[in-house]
Amino acid sequence: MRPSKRDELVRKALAVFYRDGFHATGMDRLSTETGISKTTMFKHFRSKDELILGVLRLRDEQFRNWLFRRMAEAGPPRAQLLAMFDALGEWFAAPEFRSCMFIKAASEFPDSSSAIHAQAAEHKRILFVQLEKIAAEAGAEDPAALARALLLLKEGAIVTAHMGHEEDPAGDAKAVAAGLLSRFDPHD
Amino acid sequence: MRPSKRDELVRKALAVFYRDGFHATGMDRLSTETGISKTTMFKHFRSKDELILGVLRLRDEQFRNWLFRRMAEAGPPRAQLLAMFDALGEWFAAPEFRSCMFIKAASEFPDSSSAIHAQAAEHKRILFVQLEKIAAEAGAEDPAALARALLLLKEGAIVTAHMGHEEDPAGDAKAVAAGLLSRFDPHD
DNA sequence: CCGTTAGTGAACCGATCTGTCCGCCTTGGC
DNA sequence: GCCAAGGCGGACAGATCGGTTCACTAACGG
Repeated sequence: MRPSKRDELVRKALAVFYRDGFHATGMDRLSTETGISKTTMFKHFRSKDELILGVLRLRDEQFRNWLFRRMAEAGPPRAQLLAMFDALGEWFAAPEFRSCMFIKAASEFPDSSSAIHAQAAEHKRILFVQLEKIAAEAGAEDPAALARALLLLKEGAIVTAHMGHEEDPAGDAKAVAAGLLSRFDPHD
Repeated sequence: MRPSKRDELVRKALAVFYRDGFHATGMDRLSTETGISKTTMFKHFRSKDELILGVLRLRDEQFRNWLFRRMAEAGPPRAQLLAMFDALGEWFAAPEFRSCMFIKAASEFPDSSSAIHAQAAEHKRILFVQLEKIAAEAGAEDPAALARALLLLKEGAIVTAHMGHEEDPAGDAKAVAAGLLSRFDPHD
């Protein structure tokens, strides 16, 4: 069965890359840790870079599904926007949390002409589009500006949570976000 | 002389690590790019990790000097806080801008028990302390909370600027910051 | 029963990794 | 003039890097 092994590889590689980093993880170790032979890995992906791209595709899908489902559960658009930070807070509290995979990817492949860097940027762009839509539904005067501000807070909370010392970056970000929302419409 | 070569090494290594990343930069290439022999490098630093720590120490000093000087030039405390984002905006516009060295370090050494990760976190902590002080001078009701919020915006702006698509993350962050400041004291 | 397909394990490739060692050269103080 | 110290190039070590090759097995459809 074709899809099973390939998907299993991507899923397991995602976990290892996320935990240890891209450059720090060699294909040999990836093979032993996933239990999938190197031959098979290179049959499904021509190179390590392509495997990384595959991993990022999966992560993009996973993360967006997770985040927007969490937000949707919150009900009305305004509450959805704030719920993003509650979801982030839960993520940060998980023991395996190690920052955002796309920030890590952009850090390790800093040249913006790199396909990996570009794909990480694309993930952020998609998030923006979906956030902007919700901001518009929430009645924001300038949905794009609001979405940009919320994303700034999200990225800031993620790196702050990863770099340690603060207690509740998600809560801090949520407080600032609440201030932004109260501006254009203090009620409901 | 003793200090010259060592300092020169750290200075040049900083540039290469910042441009290409830590794991992606080997000691051999570092030697050829800096023009300093490997023998000398390993005489001054027992290992690559120690060199990286030395580089981070320099970067911490450089960055704080630069940022707080820029802020001090802005005059009163409130203006200083906003001036941080102007300084960031200039940094982002520089062609060699490649995100924050400490975010990159934390990304590449994600284990928080790593000395490198810890040192990166320490930089952020020092920034917080200095920002909190200025926030208090500015008359903030809760200087710590304001400093945390401003730092969220700063980190968010940095990663957003690095990952690309937005036009003016520093300006966006500044607008949000201005909103925060106008809250506890709308004038001056 | 045969051929294809997916997967395995292990050996192998050349390059690069961090780190060491040695012998030579230069410089400055005595 | 001499000698120690600092720096040098370059070879070397053993491990690991990304990636390939080969011979083999297990499962499947005709």
